[in-house]
Amino acid sequence: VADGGGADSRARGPGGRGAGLTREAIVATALELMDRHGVEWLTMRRLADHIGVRAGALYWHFSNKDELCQAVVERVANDLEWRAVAVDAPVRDQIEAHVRQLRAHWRRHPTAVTLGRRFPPSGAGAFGDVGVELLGRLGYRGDEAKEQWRALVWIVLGFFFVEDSLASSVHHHPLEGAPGRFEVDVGSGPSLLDTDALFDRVLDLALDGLTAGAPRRR
Amino acid sequence: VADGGGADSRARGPGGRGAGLTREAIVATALELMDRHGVEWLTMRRLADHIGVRAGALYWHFSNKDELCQAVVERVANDLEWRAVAVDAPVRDQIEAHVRQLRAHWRRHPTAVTLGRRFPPSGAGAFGDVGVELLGRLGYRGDEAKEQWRALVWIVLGFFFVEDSLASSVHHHPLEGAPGRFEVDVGSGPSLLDTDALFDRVLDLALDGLTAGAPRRR
DNA sequence: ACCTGAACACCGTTCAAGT
DNA sequence: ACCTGAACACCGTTCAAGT
Repeated sequence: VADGGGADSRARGPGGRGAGLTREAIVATALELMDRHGVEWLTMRRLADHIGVRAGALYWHFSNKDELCQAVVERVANDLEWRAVAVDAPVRDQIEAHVRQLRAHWRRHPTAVTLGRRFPPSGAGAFGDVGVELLGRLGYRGDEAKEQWRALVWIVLGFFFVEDSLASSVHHHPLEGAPGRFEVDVGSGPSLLDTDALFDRVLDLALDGLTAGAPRRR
Repeated sequence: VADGGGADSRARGPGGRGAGLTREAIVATALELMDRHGVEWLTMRRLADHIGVRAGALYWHFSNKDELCQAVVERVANDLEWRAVAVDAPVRDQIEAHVRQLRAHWRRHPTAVTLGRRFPPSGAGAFGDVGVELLGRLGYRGDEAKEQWRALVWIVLGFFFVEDSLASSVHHHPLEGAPGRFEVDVGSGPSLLDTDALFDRVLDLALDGLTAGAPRRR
């Protein structure tokens, strides 16, 4: 999309065209900076600084900051890829594996979780279809499968939100070098919290509930 | 706490003491305004305006906005009261009733949910003790009961967070006169979302999981 | 002790003016 | 078409100065 050769596409001096700014480049930088420093840290001026441009320039590509944030979420959502799980495995394990891939993906981009609260990605699309289909194999049919899938998604999404809130919480301090581990100081002295173990527990609870409540098993 | 008679304790003219401002009064007004207009709407200047004072005055009572917000959350958390549920009812129903009271309370103060993400209330205290005890009657013992209760709380709290995020979401529009109902425009045309029904579903899932996974029944 | 008035650094956003 | 420079209204916060 640059105008000429393959030269460095930034900071080509004041005025006129030539910075070679694109929506994709802006989104990529924004995502990178937010994943590193947190969502609140990023301002339009700081983003512009890191790109080598003035803040006003961003407003030619995005009509406002919200639109930019939405594009960031959309980008991460579109990057979601998942492997189909072994079809011969027990259905419960397949659902579990399916959901775990969702968690793994959002974990790589905590930014998207934070922003996703205000700007939910539009396309749950194909990923959701697989989920609904898996629930169908558990015995749920039609709308019932869709609703149960939605409930499961809310549980998982809710877990992400709670986990995400710990990062900015006053009482929780992340342990360095140990992602998913927090020190909690509340009431009777500091204690430890392992969100990975807790996620296992929550997921088990939900899956136990799904299998227990299923109309029939196959 | 006012200095003299029972006269109106605000806007007593410029300079000096006499506004009769207290931490409690500030917190109360802040909570009321946030519940009405949303958390983001409230600024220190707007809050001061509604009290009849200049923004700087607030900083004598609170060292910054975060401290004020924390006090708001703490206040709502302390207001949480719950009725003990009938002891002769099935344990599952007791747990359900217990959790529902939590939901009802936070629903009255959406502000606390929003703020609670950054400033988790310190005392889950007595309410949590009852929960753990109920899980004990389901067959979980000791630490296992605590961990399972924590998982359940994360599910419920997570639900609140997701629900809360819908209010500020771009794709969801609350239906007037029907709290808990949203119109969702995503993909294939607008659809409806009833969060109360969805909460029932999520809670059922979790409780089914809890009873299914319990070591023994009594 | 408690509050005002005026400032400071910062924010998102706009827009004429440049090339 | 694409970007700069300078402004606007707003924010949280500080602090000397008043009473």
